[in-house]
Amino acid sequence: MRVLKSRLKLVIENPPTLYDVAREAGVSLATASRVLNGSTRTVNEEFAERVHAAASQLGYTPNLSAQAVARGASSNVALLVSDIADPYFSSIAAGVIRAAEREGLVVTIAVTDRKAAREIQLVKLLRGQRPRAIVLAGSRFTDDSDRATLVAELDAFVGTGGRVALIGQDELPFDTVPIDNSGGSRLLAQALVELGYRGFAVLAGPADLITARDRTEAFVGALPQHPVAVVYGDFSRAAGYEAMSALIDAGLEGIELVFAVNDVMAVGAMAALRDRGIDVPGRVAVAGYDDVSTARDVTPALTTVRLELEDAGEAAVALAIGGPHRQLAPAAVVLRDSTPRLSH
Amino acid sequence: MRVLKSRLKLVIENPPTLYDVAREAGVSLATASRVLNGSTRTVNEEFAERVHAAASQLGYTPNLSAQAVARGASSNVALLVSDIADPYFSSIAAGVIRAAEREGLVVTIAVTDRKAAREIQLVKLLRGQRPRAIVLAGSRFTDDSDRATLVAELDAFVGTGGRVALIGQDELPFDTVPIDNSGGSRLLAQALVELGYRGFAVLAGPADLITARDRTEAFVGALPQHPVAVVYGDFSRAAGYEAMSALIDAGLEGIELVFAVNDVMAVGAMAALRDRGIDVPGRVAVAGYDDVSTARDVTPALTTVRLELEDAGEAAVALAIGGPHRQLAPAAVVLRDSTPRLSH
DNA sequence: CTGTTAGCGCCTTCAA
DNA sequence: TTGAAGGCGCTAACAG
Repeated sequence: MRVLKSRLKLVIENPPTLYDVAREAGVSLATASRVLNGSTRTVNEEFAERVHAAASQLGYTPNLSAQAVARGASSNVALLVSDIADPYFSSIAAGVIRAAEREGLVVTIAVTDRKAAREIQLVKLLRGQRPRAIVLAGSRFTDDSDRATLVAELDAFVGTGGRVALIGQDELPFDTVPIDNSGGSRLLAQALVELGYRGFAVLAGPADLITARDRTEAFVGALPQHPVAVVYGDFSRAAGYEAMSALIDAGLEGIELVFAVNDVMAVGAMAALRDRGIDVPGRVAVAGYDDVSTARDVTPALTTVRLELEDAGEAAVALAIGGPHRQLAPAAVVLRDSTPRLSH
Repeated sequence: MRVLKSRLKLVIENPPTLYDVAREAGVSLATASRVLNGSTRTVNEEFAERVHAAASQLGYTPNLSAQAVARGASSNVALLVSDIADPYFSSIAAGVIRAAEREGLVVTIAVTDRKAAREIQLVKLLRGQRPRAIVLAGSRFTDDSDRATLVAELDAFVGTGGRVALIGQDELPFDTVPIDNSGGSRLLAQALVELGYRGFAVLAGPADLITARDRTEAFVGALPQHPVAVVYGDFSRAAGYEAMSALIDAGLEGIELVFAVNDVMAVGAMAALRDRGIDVPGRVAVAGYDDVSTARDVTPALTTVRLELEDAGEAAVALAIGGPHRQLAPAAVVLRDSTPRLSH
């Protein structure tokens, strides 16, 4: 660590400016600008060559900030996620980045840590970049005290020509790439009933996240004649482990299947069950949501609901600034070994 | 999808400028600048209040680009990763973002897709942001034809006051947060020999990635008196699956343990073994590298080498622009169920 | 097709 | 302490 390399080039000088390359090439600033960054290229070939030569000789890179001020529009898009290390968000980020790069845009990522206040603070900050678009990928919150502030901030952004795209629940007055939380949960519940399951528990995640709430409510709502225990907690693997442990301590009576509202929690729950020596799916079955990559690699492979997260990320930037994107596949139940058919 | 919400505020106007708030507050531009963004605040309290009031009333957000041009320095750091959806890189990104936010900086992320040319292209592009630092997290390449170009680009950046930090192999003339690929592989090999393993295969990943090469060579080098089969491929789960399949097709004779040079591949290999009905660790043991979260959730739990990737990300920005960071823990072998002690 | 010249939004001497 | 004014690097009319 701390390998502070000593470099020869001790003297640091300012980066070459357009003016420098213009002078070097013996042309005017405007001409240099035109050949290097201008749109309609109507420049003498020889001049153009000289400018290019000078530019590469000087190692010139256009100052994007200066371009942004002059043009009145920057070339980046801002992405807010709850937690970039979470596969749900890193998949979305991959999609956003791919689509943005395709449009020649650069992506700035900030992490909200699932805090409404932090989210607001960050859009305020990122607004300063005058990005072409702001994409909010995190879940909305059930507590809407901060909602108005966020909307106001976003409205101001839109009012000055910015574009906003949300990924998730369509409940803010901005373009949204919907993530189907309710429908998928309902389908999952139906599929599980069809498989013979009758007693359920839900690891519901944080009560203040709409994503979690929607999945929980839709699941429970689709099972009107079945008992469903609900345990709240965090959205993480550790929380899934804890919630499952609590459930085990409470006895597990009547529970044939545990639905964790995301795969990360489901994996934590499976670990808890394993540590307690409880057989999955022999004693209890487990299901998750999202279909993250790990879902098919755990044993038994995890039944879940597939979401096309990368596509959602791409769609968000397409929605905000145009460009191609695939039609979003609907949420689909993926039945795997963690929920075998039950023969009562 | 494509929920194009119609908003009331049809007229889009330009964002309020510092000049606007100054006028609104009845003070000069300079004064407004001082109270809002200036360093040494030596401003009449009443003026200050008026400015703040005007700013929030107008919804003013300082134009970061303009600040950057005027100040000659921006407030962001650029991060290049191979693939943001890969847990190795999303962990690093989490660390980089955390550290950067702590310093009031914003992180721009670009994806190189493990292409040397793309990497160069991206640093060239991102240099245009005049970021405070550029962090390169992807592996270096064995083919050094592009190396000089990259170094030149980075050198130019440093020559103009930029900071560069690499994460990975310390083989470019810039500050580097080392990732211990060789040492960990060696420790792993020793631990495995100690457990009784005698015949090995390595899923070596891409031949042109130094990270992959170092892990492979160190592992092989630590086992001078043992046969080691090496299979090259990609760095992905799918590639791990394929490479393992090839190995199975080839017979698997004499192979007691398969070392995949990263966990993602190892997980793919385990899937291949499972699909072929080959028992792990009964018939072959498996080990990986990185200790991604999934490693402990597969069955059997995967033996691997732990790297503190988030810490590495934080350390990189600390190295580049200062700030606190934890001492990096050395690579550590984590023995799990996929490599039980062998009783020949 | 080329060059001149205002700006873009902000910071920062420099006087007052 | 405050304001006026020049400048940061670049773009985009506007003449030539």
